[in-house]
Amino acid sequence: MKLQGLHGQVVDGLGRSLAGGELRAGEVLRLEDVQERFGVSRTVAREAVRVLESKRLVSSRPRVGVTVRPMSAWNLYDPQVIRWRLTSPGREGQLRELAELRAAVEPAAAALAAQHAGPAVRQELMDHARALTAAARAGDKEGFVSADAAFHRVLLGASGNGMFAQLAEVTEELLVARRDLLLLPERLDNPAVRRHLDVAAAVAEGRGEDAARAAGSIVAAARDEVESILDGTACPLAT
Amino acid sequence: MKLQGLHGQVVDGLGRSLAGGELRAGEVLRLEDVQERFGVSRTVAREAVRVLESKRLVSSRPRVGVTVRPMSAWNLYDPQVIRWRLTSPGREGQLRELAELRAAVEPAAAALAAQHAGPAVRQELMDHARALTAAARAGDKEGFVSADAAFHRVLLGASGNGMFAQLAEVTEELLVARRDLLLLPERLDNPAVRRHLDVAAAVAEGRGEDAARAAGSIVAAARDEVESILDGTACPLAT
DNA sequence: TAAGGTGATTTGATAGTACGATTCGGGAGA
DNA sequence: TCTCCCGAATCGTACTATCAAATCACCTTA
Repeated sequence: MKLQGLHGQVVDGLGRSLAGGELRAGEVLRLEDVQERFGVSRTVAREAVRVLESKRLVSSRPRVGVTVRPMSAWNLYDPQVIRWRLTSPGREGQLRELAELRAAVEPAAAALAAQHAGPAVRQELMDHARALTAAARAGDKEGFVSADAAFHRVLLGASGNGMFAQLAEVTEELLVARRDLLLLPERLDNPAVRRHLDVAAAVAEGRGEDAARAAGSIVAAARDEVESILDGTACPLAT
Repeated sequence: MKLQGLHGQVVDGLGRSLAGGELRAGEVLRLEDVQERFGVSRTVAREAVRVLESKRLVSSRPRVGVTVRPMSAWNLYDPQVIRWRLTSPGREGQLRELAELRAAVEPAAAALAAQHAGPAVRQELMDHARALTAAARAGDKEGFVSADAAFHRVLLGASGNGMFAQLAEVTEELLVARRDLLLLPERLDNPAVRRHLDVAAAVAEGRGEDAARAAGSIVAAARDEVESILDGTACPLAT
């Protein structure tokens, strides 16, 4: 990610410290501290604080300084915040939450897609599903991940719900995190993969209920996989 | 909502213009335009643009100015963005999307709450459900809405998922919007209300599946109600 | 001891200036 | 006539200096 401008670097640096717990809730820091820590002018420090304030990570008040807000107040859906949490000690919790969110949303998105998707989108969905299964059979990890990401991006976008569609970005980060975490199983070809074809077919034929059910089994499996890894129970994708 | 600072007013003013479609995607405006439009200094205008940029509503580049990004790029989960969309011509679309999101998430939250909720929370949930049904029977609209909001806030918070919990804020706005939209039906006492007791009971007894099912029927009804109103089909809460 | 005021500290806001990057247009060469 | 390169205009970027406003802590006073 290309950090634009000097203030972007300050935002990123502070954001990481916040997400990493280095700066805990309730702590206050003066604008001057920010200036010194990053070697920037007051203007840049102020802009950085403004941005962090808009993400609800901090609140700035005269005479008291910049106080860190509790994590429950943060804009947890902000992609940048998600990224910070994903590269911090709280990484596991963020992964679990994302997996749960995805498990909740994607079945609904699939059902909506079955209602609203146009012919081109239905075709595209089917193509991605086929590419996915082909990559799985061939053991092509790179192609697998990209086809998986593309499939879910199209599916979420086809829901006609902008908020659903926007989850594609974080879903992709979940997928790459999963890849990095377990280096992908040797056997890519598992039941969950074939479900993608079921989803594509159900969407193509307008069967919303079936699309939701098939999508549900995919994301539930992914969620359970993430949870089992985080619990150290190992044996991902066993079922 | 208390707009803090001069720059906050500029952010809000620009945000409304953007959400309202007054400034369309691709349009560019110079920093100087912002200064003149709101009668503020360069610094304030810059801070406002920075905040809008962090919400992904605009992107600022040298030599070209501040360009409006397409709505699909915006941080649609930012509470402020939601509020702007909720007070703009696109209001109906935002309401529909929120209702769909809620319908997807709350069953999952209920299931998680059944697993994780402590005794105090289970009691609190039951209390709110009882207050809700009492208010419904008494025809107390104010008490009804506040009990409803409190119930869903506790439920989402009890899921142990911070991202779910954060949807409580927007859910409440959905509830008040619904109230304003149809002035609440005369008969508050309907099947969906009684389901709240089912949810509370299922959570209290750790029956995740049942909790999800009961919560699902509540939010599905609410979603269909919103959709029927927006389609002009009238007759809300009929079923 | 309690209430009120006053001062010091920190953010809020503005003005002015220098710098850098990017785009547009003109001119030279093929 | 077309292409490529270079310069200039333009706009955002960044810094400094300065004043205003708000708030908390301390001190005075009843």
